[in-house]
Amino acid sequence: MKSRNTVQRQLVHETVGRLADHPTAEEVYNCLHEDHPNISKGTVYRNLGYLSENGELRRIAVPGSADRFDHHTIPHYHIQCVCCGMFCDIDTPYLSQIDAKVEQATGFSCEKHDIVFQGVCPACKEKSE
Amino acid sequence: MKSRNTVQRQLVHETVGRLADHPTAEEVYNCLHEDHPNISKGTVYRNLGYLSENGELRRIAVPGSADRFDHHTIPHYHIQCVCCGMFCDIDTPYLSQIDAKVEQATGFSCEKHDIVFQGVCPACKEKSE
DNA sequence: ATTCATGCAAACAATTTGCACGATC
DNA sequence: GATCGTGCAAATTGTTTGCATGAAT
Repeated sequence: MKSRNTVQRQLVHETVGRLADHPTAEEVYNCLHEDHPNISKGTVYRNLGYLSENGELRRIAVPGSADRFDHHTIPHYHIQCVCCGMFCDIDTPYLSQIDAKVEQATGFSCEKHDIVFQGVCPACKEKSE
Repeated sequence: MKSRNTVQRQLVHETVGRLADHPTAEEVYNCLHEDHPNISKGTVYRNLGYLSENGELRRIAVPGSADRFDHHTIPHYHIQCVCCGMFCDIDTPYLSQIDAKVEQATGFSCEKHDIVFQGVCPACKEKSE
């Protein structure tokens, strides 16, 4: 369990922070590839996985499309526009009590949950009229 | 927008009902393929898609694995065991009020949401001790 | 020196699509 | 008989993996 401090790992971490707005693995790779043309896609995936496992990033599973990564690790929810794909944070309190309710109802243990709401963003609502 | 009442479409619908426990497209195909060896996988996918769009089935996007389909269309949540993959319904009230809160917070319109909790099932908890 | 991580390409899983043929309206 | 759906195979997308080489400890 000795983890190494490689240049690539730092770059991946940094890039998710720099891109700020929940990039996909692909987006991280593309951005990184500009300045560091010989970084490999496998390495980007491996490091995104590693960093998420270790709580340095948060993996967001998006229904119907590629996972996204968030450098903001405090629990919060997201919403995505079903028309244009716009993806953003929601400024709403995290429902920490529902994990406990779920544990009671199921007998599972459950420490966290994620919600990606699907809706129509203001811009797309306007367009459709 | 004229939709046709094909044998295959009915079979797909029926099979999701018969398999009851949230089958994946693959599972629906396998089951269906036994009695109807010349149904195609593309058709299964197309019909699962069609039926979900039209509210006759519910598509459940499962983080990290294939989508599942539920013939039980009343909103409810699901939980999956991160060890063994066991997937089941949760008997907990649906939080219908949070869509409204999200609409307020974001300006999006949002009529529904889905949650797949991730946890450790009782059997796996025991095994790990 | 050891061992863990990288780069590359190939493998993979889930799903979608193009197209000629067949079924339904 | 018009058109929508099917079967099949090939294409796509997102992601993982095997392996020889290279870097960090």
